[in-house]
Amino acid sequence: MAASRTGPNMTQIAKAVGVSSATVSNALSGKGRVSPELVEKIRAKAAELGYVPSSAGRALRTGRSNVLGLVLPDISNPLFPQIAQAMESAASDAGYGVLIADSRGDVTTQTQAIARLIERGVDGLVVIPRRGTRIGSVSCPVAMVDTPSTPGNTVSADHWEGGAQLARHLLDLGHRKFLFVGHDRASNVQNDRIGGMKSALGNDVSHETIWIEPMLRRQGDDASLGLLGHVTSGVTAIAAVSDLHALRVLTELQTAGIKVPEQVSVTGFDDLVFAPVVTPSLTTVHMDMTRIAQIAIAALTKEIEGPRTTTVTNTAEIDTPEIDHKNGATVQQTVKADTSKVSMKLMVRASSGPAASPDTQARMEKLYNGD
Amino acid sequence: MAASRTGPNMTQIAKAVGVSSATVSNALSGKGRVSPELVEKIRAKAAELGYVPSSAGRALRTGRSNVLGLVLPDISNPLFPQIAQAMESAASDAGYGVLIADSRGDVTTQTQAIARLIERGVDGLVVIPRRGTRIGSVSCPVAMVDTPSTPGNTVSADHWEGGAQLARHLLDLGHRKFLFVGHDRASNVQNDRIGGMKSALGNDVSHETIWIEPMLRRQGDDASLGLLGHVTSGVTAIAAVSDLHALRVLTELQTAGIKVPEQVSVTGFDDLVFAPVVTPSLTTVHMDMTRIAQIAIAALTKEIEGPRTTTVTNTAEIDTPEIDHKNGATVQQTVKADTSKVSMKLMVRASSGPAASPDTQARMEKLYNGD
DNA sequence: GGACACTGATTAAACGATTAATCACATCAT
DNA sequence: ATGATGTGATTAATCGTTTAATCAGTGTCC
Repeated sequence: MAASRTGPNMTQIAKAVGVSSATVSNALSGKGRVSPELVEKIRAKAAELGYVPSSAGRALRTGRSNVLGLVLPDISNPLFPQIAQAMESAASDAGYGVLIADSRGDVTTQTQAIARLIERGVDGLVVIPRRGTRIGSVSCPVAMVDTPSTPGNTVSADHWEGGAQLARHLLDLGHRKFLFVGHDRASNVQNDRIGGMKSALGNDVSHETIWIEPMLRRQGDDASLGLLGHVTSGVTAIAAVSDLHALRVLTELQTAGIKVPEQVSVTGFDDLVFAPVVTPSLTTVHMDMTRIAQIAIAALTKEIEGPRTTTVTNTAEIDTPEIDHKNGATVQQTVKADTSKVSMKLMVRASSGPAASPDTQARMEKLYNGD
Repeated sequence: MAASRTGPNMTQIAKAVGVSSATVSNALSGKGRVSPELVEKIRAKAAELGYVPSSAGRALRTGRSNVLGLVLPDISNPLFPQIAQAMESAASDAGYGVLIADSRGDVTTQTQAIARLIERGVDGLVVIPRRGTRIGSVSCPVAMVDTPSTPGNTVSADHWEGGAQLARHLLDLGHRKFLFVGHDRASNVQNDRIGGMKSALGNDVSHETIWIEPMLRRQGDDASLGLLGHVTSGVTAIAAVSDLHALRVLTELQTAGIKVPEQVSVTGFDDLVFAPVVTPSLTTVHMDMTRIAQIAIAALTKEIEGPRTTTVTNTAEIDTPEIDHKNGATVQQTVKADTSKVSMKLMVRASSGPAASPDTQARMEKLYNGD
């Protein structure tokens, strides 16, 4: 009835070599005291028999599964591939597997998903929370990845600073009239990005923000964003809060016959897979997911393997200052302190260019009005 | 040292209620013979103590982890979110968790990834193989998801038929000169899609195929596909093998000032997240991932839970006809037979329209030549 | 009244790896 | 020669769950 009748276990190796199973365990783990020759002999026999250690046996004994849970608000999010890949890679390097769970937007589903992962015996959780969700205390370490402005956050990209970078780039190109395109007013990430952009603008710069989600709700998914109006009224830079929306902007402008970037510059965020392949290729801001994942996983493994209490730990505790006894030196440090914000990288591509001169704009305006 | 000092175990519940741990097990699983009142009492006590069964203990005893592995050729593939979401959902419904592994393109990495999953004790694997890879026999059931033309394939979308649907749609719109845009000659999926499209064309229809990957390799990532030339030579329908490439085509045409769909129709495959939001929204072919995932998972769980031999099973065996003893009737059936091809759904949107008349085309040609 | 069936519970043995405790034995200093 | 020290191995318990085997009762039927 048991499925894994396949491989041999330590006892069988022990019998084959003529030692006790404890010696086999010590030899393979390199922990106890075993003579070098025996270690070699046992290794050889294990390889010969095709021994695969039973993770269940080990987990039962050690109390650790070496598996982390990854909770996502919506797996179908286009950013998810990057996240999952980076997390899987970082976890794998640290010797952990990754169990995924989709919280499908819902907060209750998110709670259920977490519960399921806990039941599966994960050693820790990486949670990319549904906007603004606070995770109740759970029985294992949790790393949250969201925005620096989320309370209890462990690590995230510095969306604000990324926005500022992007805005400075556009300012340098001479743009003085901006249109920001957001999706959803409630998103922390989007507010950070737009906030960062605004923070970099001077007094001589005008800007306006539109939100897509309410427009779609009213007018249907294929609603026009009415960008033509903004362009004719002098906007020369349209900065969307995600590449997906930037793409929408770009194609809507192109269909309307507006040249990008000659007449209007368009930018996005996230450096999604299509950003480099569209024409013109999309200027955007890249998240260093690899780094974020490494930090999140490192925080988690530290908590898991560390000498800390074994009782209930909750999110907040991750950000708590703690003592590092490495090298005998006692150093005050916070997991959050030097790591929580990962800077973003501006990717300048073809969709952003010098602002059209007022002359050109006036001419264009006339052209369109006469059309 | 053990991490999960958290919850109580069956023995503690047993002691609290005053019965043996076996009775607790029976009561909670509903398997043995326990009086209804006792069941109720035990349930209550378990809930009161916040009992969470130890998956490690159970796995060790039963030999099953209730976890499946999902092996992907490249997590960063834009289709991945759909796949992962569907698989996670289907697995979750069947009581399984999903452990992900990225084979990062490489075939050796793929083998390693599979080995790692096996070591983690997965009960089965869903493999979306690196193009044309054959999986060596492994110690657990495997479901392959690729194309029907891949040997050992368990389930997949009917790419061929999807291509045929799309081609018929374009034929109905009057198109007679096609350009197919593929990425990689070696891809089974792409060959099936293009093959399906070609199969639907009559003798009066001309077609040509270009492959992107070699062009990029020679000319860099931002290479132009030279679509303008094809259009001026009379092509009215450009069918790309994926939405990602369709997007490239679409934006390149738009930048060149060619109207879509008035002058040229553009189509893709996969119904990626951006397909509906670009202007014009993209006509494409949708894969029913939910269905595919359900079938793959069902095949796997059947194999895992079924009364079959517990020894080494390999891919091929999944397609082997087997006897189903349900209801006493003996039915010949193959997991593959009635399920392996899931039909695709044509999504007609704005990027495909009636073919420009020969007149229009001639006029356009003159226009461009004179430009 | 004794054989029998049935019910509701318990006992105890796995599953496979880890590890503290112990042991046999050799080496060495006193 | 004897105790101290160290090395390389073994013993046995443990993690928490499942389950075959067993057992103590309670009716039932002839």
